[in-house]
Amino acid sequence: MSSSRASSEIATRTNSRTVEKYPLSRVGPFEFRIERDARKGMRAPVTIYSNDALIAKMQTDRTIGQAVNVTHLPGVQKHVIVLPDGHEGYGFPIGGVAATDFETGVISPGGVGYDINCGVRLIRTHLTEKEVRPKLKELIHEIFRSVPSGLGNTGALNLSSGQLDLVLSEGVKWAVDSGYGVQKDLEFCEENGTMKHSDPSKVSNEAKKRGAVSLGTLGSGNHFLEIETVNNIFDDEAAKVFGISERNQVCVLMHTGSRGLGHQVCSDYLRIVEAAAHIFNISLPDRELACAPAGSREAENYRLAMGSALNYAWTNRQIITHNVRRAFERVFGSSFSDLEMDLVYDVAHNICKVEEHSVDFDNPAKKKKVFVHRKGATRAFPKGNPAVTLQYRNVGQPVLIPGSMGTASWVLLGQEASMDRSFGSTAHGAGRNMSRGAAIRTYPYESVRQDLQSRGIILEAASKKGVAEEAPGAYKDVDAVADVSHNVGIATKVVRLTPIGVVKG
DNA sequence: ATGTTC
Repeated sequence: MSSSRASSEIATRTNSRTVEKYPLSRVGPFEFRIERDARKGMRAPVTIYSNDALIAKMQTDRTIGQAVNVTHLPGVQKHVIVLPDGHEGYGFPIGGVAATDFETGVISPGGVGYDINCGVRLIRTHLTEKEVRPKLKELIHEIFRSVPSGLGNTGALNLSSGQLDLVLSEGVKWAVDSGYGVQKDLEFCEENGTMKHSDPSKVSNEAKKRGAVSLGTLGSGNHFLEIETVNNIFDDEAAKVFGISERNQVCVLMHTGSRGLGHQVCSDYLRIVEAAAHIFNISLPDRELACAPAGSREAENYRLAMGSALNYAWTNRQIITHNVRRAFERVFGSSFSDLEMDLVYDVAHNICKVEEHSVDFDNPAKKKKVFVHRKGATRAFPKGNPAVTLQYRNVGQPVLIPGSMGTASWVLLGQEASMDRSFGSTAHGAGRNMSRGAAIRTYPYESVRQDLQSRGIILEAASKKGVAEEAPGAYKDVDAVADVSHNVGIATKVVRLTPIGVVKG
């Protein structure tokens, strides 16, 4: 295989307004690298998995510059990774992975982001598109009514502080014990829906206040709930294990996170970590990378509060699942178990976890404990991994990649290559290619609605502005993102889904 | 992403 090392200088803006140039090499058909330059403070190289079109887009903003900045973190391991959907974020790029040493590294709230455990859940049904079409409008309306959506929404549940603390420590287990689901739902969530390393007492009262009234709500921005049909199956065996057996089978896909609670946890701990920065004496090129050393009180408290926000987000998706199942029951007149509305999987996209990984390019067998920061990245563990639920252990972990509103979404399959090449991770979505403001100017609400309608997609939305901001044209091509993951071999194609109904915040 | 500017 020819892996030309043709080097090109790319310009990337940094926070300091100077234009930095990074020597970018192509090291494979879908792999690029910026070698470590210790004189500039880099402690590791950057690896970018991308095709030519997607990396060209990354070069027009701060994505790659931010990834280079992340290589300055103390204890950063092996390489900082940018996935094909990479774009600018707070300090760290979104669509990125960074692993830091468990003992000598740092933990950074910006490496997880504001929407802690923003993630995706896929539910299957035994219904086909033909059966759902006649009732689609009613179904979408029924879901829209029973799952509050939009900015600042409340009203699904109103928790006492005791109940909220149980949500924050037990996650989905609390929901199932409280009647919002069935026992086997737990088996199809990452971490079984409960991050044990959590402590509600490390979550501020302000965050709890926001969380108590928002559980079971969808939110806004790129969060959505869609009725999908199976458009194509690429891996019959894996699809079958995931409960997907035929084209036009109907599924439900939801994309939401920890709402105002997670946002507040991130804000609180960014402030705490920044205020303590002088104590840690860590020099970084961007204050948004604010971090605390492993084992410090600040890092430990953040991890425990983040764990609570993870539990909140998983529970949020469980409560929404309960209400979606109820909506289906009302519309189709049979129980959700008769409709076979089983959870396919629930996976986090914004998370920091302790995992064991190979950290040496030359010695893949040697592993050590690291803090894996996945920010806009999906875990993609292969078959045989003990973290993969028993039901899927012989095939591998389902990877859920939502597209933008009205476009395809993907189910991929975690592969062994991800462990060596991307700390067991792959891409998480389409990624914006246009600012919200530009999207509003380019795609008025009415044109987006009509475009969806002409393609047979029913839409109900809390906000017209939100629909314009999330217009399909404002996003990158999710099929290209899935292609890169597949071709690199870190997670391979199983099922392509296309929407027939959309509920938007 | 977000009680969309503490």
